[in-house]
Amino acid sequence: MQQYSDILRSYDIKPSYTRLMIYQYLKENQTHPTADEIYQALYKDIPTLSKTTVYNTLHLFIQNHLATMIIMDQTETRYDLVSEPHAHFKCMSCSKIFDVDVMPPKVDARKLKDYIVNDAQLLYRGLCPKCKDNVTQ
Amino acid sequence: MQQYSDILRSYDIKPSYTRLMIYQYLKENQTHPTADEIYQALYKDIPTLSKTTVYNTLHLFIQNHLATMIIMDQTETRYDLVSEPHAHFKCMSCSKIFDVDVMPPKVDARKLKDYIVNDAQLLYRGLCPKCKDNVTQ
DNA sequence: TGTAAATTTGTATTGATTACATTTTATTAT
DNA sequence: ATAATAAAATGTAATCAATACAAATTTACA
Repeated sequence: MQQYSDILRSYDIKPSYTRLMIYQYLKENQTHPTADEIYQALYKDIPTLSKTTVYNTLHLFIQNHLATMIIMDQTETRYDLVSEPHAHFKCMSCSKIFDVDVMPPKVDARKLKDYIVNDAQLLYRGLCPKCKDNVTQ
Repeated sequence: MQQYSDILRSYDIKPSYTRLMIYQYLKENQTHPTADEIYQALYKDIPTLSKTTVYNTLHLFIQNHLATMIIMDQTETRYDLVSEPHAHFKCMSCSKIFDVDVMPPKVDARKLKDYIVNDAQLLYRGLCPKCKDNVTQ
């Protein structure tokens, strides 16, 4: 836990108990959770936790480049710790998100000349092996 | 307009007046509009138009592979006619969406072995030339 | 210890999307 | 042409993630 405090501090984030718990959850459950999933999970241990705090904290993490937002469709925003660039796959049947080891292509400077590119997201959608088998069985 | 009817029919969509108008709007305003923008634009000519109808029609277009959904962030879903695979750039300042001539990379079959991939989206975010100049002026 | 700043909380609101029942329009058989 | 049926369009209400905001709590430090 001490190490987590140091990580937060290195991103200019004061390591309060709630922030540590949310960071720990993201670190130890790399399941690209929604804000609500984080809230539901931590609520057991922190009964006073508020959903607003979860959103506040996630936004703070994002602003300080410790976490990122993954947008998979209009109804759910998911969160992930910042890491090597990679793609995501969403199973349209079970809604699980899988990491995919594909780099979002760097845009040719000529194609986005005079643009400032801060962020690239590459999203695939379809059926995961489990759901595929259930459908085509 | 006759040609648009034929296009709709070729996608198994009965070309009602409302559907033709929505198709025409998408075709002649390739600005990746939101459902609300489409509604606001057509409302002037079709005062009885309902927003539900816009959603219904867009979903029909998507189901019949005539249009696609572009998800840029949690609060806005945008729509686009199906075309050559390409990427999108969203300016975080003015919210405009630009087409980018970059193919979303086809996933290496070994990396998503046993997955069924239906759809790939590549999204860039940052500042467009105009907004960049306004910020850094 | 007391005061200011930072953090957390709870409630109310927003706004895009959907659910669904009703109404209108189009199609087809008689 | 008319009635019966199917398809399309409409309007209202509900949903739900996200945000706004003010109040309460905790922390820092003078």
